[in-house]
Amino acid sequence: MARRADVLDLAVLGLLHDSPLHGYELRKRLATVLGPFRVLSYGTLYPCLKHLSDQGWITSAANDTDPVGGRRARIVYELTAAGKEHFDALVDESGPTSWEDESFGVRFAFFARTPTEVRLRILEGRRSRLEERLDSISTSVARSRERADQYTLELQRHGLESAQREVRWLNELISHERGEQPPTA
Amino acid sequence: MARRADVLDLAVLGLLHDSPLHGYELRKRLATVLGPFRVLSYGTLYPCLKHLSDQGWITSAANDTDPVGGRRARIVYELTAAGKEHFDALVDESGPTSWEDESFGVRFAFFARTPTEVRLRILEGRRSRLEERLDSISTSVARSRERADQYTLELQRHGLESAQREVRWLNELISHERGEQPPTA
DNA sequence: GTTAGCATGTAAGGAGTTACATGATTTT
DNA sequence: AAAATCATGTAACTCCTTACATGCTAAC
Repeated sequence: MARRADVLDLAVLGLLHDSPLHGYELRKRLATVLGPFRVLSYGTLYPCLKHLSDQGWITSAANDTDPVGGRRARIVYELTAAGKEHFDALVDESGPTSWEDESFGVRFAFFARTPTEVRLRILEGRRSRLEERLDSISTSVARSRERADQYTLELQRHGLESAQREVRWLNELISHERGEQPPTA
Repeated sequence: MARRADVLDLAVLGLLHDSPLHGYELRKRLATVLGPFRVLSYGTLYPCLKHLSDQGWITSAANDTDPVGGRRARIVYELTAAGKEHFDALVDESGPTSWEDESFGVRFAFFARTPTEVRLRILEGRRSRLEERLDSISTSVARSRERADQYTLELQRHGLESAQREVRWLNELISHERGEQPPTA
């Protein structure tokens, strides 16, 4: 229980690892990590920061010594030693949740601070996940050939191609991680 | 209020448009329409069917005349006249929600029953949406060039490329809809 | 004999959104 | 003068998942 969004925790702790930040700026940077799609609302961000504070992973300090221009005083959040430990523990995990759509991007964004074996496990897990998807698309194409119209087929074709492209991308990354420098690197 | 998942309603009504189905089979076919990722749980599907029934858009009938093999009697859902009207009304809409990630695939899956002008509006809306995304990625790349490591840059590069590919795909589809047969069609 | 597939549902809870509340400053 | 950006937060609500409850048949 009390699982919350581990992915979001990871993203926030990871960003604060570089430098202390206030909520508003944090949200903008989260867009880079979570993908420019899923832009987080404050209704998610602030409760999350409160949670991280309660766990002792970050500290919050009202920065009223520097109210720039006359703007509202910002609350700056900073990673604690316990927070760094927790971040390292999260980064070391490579369970099945690491390679799902929602978390893979975040895990990848912090690869620079992830051990090589963990990186490889995540990349390979992601690749298997996509291969399962390729299988299930092929099966469903075969099953529904008569029923499906041109648009449905086109959608499936496009989905298949996108997944295949991502597999090729992962293959290159995996070769690269193993030190087998591919010609395109 | 009472918005519920309009997208899910559309998907279910659209599938029942072809033929009456029972819940279990419906769920499998939804995987084709919603994408093989997001496989719906029964905890979402059955309440949704109940909702559609309450609105008078579908009827449910216990099919105990045909308990195949001795299997549990299936409950077969069928579209009503009101349901067909509601489906047509949903399909005629081309608001900003049509081209978001969660709904675009479903809207596209029913393009065969969508008027040409609506199809074009949705495809063009989707394209603008992706172009906004391309802009926001470029901006964030520019802003974070120094801060970002190789992995973050690689993630952004891959995101950019995927979005560009989808734009090209949309361009082809739009030309095709306009009757300007592209050489690759 | 046990796993997988067929088949329908409910209850509790988690994750996140939207709308609200508030107000200053900078750009158009 | 209006709109956008900066800045923090809460309350209500929605959508969806997980786990539970039940039981039969076919394949391995």
